[in-house]
Amino acid sequence: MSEPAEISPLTLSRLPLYLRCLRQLQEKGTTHVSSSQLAQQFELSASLIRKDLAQFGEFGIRGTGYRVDELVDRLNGLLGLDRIHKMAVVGMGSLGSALARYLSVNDRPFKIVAAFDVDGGRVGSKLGHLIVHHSREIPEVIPETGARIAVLAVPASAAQKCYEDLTDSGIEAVLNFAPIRLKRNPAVRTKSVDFQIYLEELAYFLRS
Amino acid sequence: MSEPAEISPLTLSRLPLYLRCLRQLQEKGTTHVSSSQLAQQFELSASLIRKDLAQFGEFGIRGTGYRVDELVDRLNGLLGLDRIHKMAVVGMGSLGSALARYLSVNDRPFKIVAAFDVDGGRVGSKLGHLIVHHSREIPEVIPETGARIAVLAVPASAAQKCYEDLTDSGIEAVLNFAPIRLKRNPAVRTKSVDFQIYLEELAYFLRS
DNA sequence: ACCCGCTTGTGAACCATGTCACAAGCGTCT
DNA sequence: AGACGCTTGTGACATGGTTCACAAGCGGGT
Ligand SMILES: NC(=O)c1ccc[n+]([C@@H]2O[C@H](COP(=O)([O-])OP(=O)(O)OC[C@H]3O[C@@H](n4cnc5c(N)ncnc54)[C@H](O)[C@@H]3O)[C@@H](O)[C@H]2O)c1
Ligand SMILES: NC(=O)c1ccc[n+]([C@@H]2O[C@H](COP(=O)([O-])OP(=O)(O)OC[C@H]3O[C@@H](n4cnc5c(N)ncnc54)[C@H](O)[C@@H]3O)[C@@H](O)[C@H]2O)c1
Repeated sequence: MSEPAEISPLTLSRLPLYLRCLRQLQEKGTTHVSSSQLAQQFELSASLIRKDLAQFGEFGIRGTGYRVDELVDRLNGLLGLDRIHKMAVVGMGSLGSALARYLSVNDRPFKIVAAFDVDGGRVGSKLGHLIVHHSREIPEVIPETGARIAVLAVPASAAQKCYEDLTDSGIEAVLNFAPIRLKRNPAVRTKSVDFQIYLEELAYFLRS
Repeated sequence: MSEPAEISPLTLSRLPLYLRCLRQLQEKGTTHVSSSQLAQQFELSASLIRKDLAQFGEFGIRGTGYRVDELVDRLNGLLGLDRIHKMAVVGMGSLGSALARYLSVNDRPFKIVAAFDVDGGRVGSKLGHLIVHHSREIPEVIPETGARIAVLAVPASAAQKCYEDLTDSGIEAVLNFAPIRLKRNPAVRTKSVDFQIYLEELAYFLRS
C-alpha cells in the first residue's frame, strides 16, 4: 500500500505518540519491537498500531516486528520532523514566556525565531538572543524570519486580531492558547489548546 | 428523554465549548438563540448541538430556540461547575507558576488550595496566601485541603511518581502537562495536555 | 381561532473508526 | 529443505458518531 492522499486526523494524532514511545525505547537500546509489545507497554491497541502504520507502506517484518530506528526515522519523515520548523510566539506573558523557555531547551525540530508583545515593559526585552518585537511589526517580521508556525498566547480579547494578523502575514499553522473560539482561516492549520475546557471536562466526573 | 447514565466523551468535550459560546452571548445581552445561530457564529454544526443538548431533556423552545440564561445554568449544573472545585498544583516551575497565576485570576469554579515542588528555592515560598509544600507532603496535605483535582507540571522524569502519589492520596482527577504517557490509574480521570504532540501534529501539514 | 413560519427533537441513513480474526510471510531450528 | 512459531498486514465486522430530513410543536400575526 502506498502513501495515502490524506491521513485521517485520528491516525495523525497518534503518530507523534508512537514516535514518543519509540524514542523512549530507542534510548533504552531496544532495536526491535512488536506491535503487541508497544501496546502492552504504553496502553495502546496492537491492531490499531498496525493499521496506522500499514498506511504508509509495509515496514514491519513479519515474525519479528518493527526495527525501532527505522520506524523512528520513517515517522520523523512523515511528520516533517526531519527539518527545522521556525516558530513565532505572540504574547510574552507568563504562559508565552514559559513556552518560549520550554522551546529553547527542548528544541529538537522547533526553533523560535520571533517573539511579539504590546506591553511597553516587554517589547524590546531580550529572549535569549532574540528581541521581543511590538505586535504591530508582525506583517514585516514574520516574512523576514521565515516563521511558518505561530503560538498564540495573548489574552482572549486580543486573540482574534492577532490570529488574523498572523495568517495575513503568511503564517501557515497556529497553536492557540487563548480561551476563545477563533474564527478560522481555512487555509491555516489551527489548533486550540484550551486549559479551561479540559478542567471543565474533568469537573463533570466530580459531580458525585 | 431523561438523564442518560453516561454522556459520550465526545459530547462531553463539546459541552464546555457550547457553554463558552453561550457565556459570550450572555455578555452581549442576547437572551435567546437558535441552534443554527450558534452554529453559524461559532462554526459548529446545528444538528449536532441539538442532538447533544437533547440528551438532557427538552429545554429548547420549538419555533424560538434556547433561552441563553437557562441553557447556561443547565450546562453549568450538568458539568458540576455550580460549585467550587479545589485543586492542587504539583511542580511550580515556569508552567506551574503560570497556571497557578492564571487560576488565581480566572477562578470562577476552580480554586487552588495546595501547591507542591521539590526545589529548595521554591518550597516554602508563597503563592498568594498559599505556601508551596514539599512533594513528600502530598499524602498528608491533599486530604487536609480536600483537593480533588490535581495539575501535574513537573518534568517528565518525575511525572509517573507524582501521579501515583497524588492518586494514592485521594486525588480523583489529574490534568497532566508532562510529555509522557502515564500509566493510568483506572479509578482516576486523567487527561494529558501535550504541547509537543500538538506541534508535531501541526508540523505534518508543513512538509510541503 | 386558525394559520404560518420557524425551530426543536429524533429516527434513519451515512460515514468513520476501532476491533477481530486470519492468511501471508519472515526467520530459526532441526 | 521443511516445519514451526511468531508477527505483520488486511478484509470483514461492530461500534459509535454525525448528518440528514422531517414530523411535532411553539408563538406571533391576522
Ligand atoms: N497562564 C496560563 O497558565 C494560561 C493557561 C491557559 C491559557 N492561558 C491563556 O493564554 C493567554 C496568555 O495567558 P498569560 O497567563 O500568559 O497572560 P498574561 O497576561 O501573563 O500575558 C498576556 C501577554 O499578552 C500581551 N498582549 C496583549 N495584547 C497583545 C497583542 N495584541 N499582541 C501581542 N501581545 C499582546 C500582554 O502584554 C501580556 O504580556 C491568555 O489568553 C490566557 O487565557 C494562560
Ligand atoms: N514550560 C512550558 O511551556 C511547558 C509546555 C508544555 C509542557 N511542559 C511540561 O511541563 C512540565 C513543567 O515544565 P516547566 O517548564 O514548568 O519546567 P520547570 O523546570 O520550569 O519546572 C519544573 C518544576 O517541577 C519541580 N519538580 C521536579 N520534580 C518534582 C517533584 N517530584 N515534585 C514536585 N515538583 C517537582 C522542579 O523543582 C521545577 O520547579 C514539564 O514536564 C514540561 O515538559 C512545559
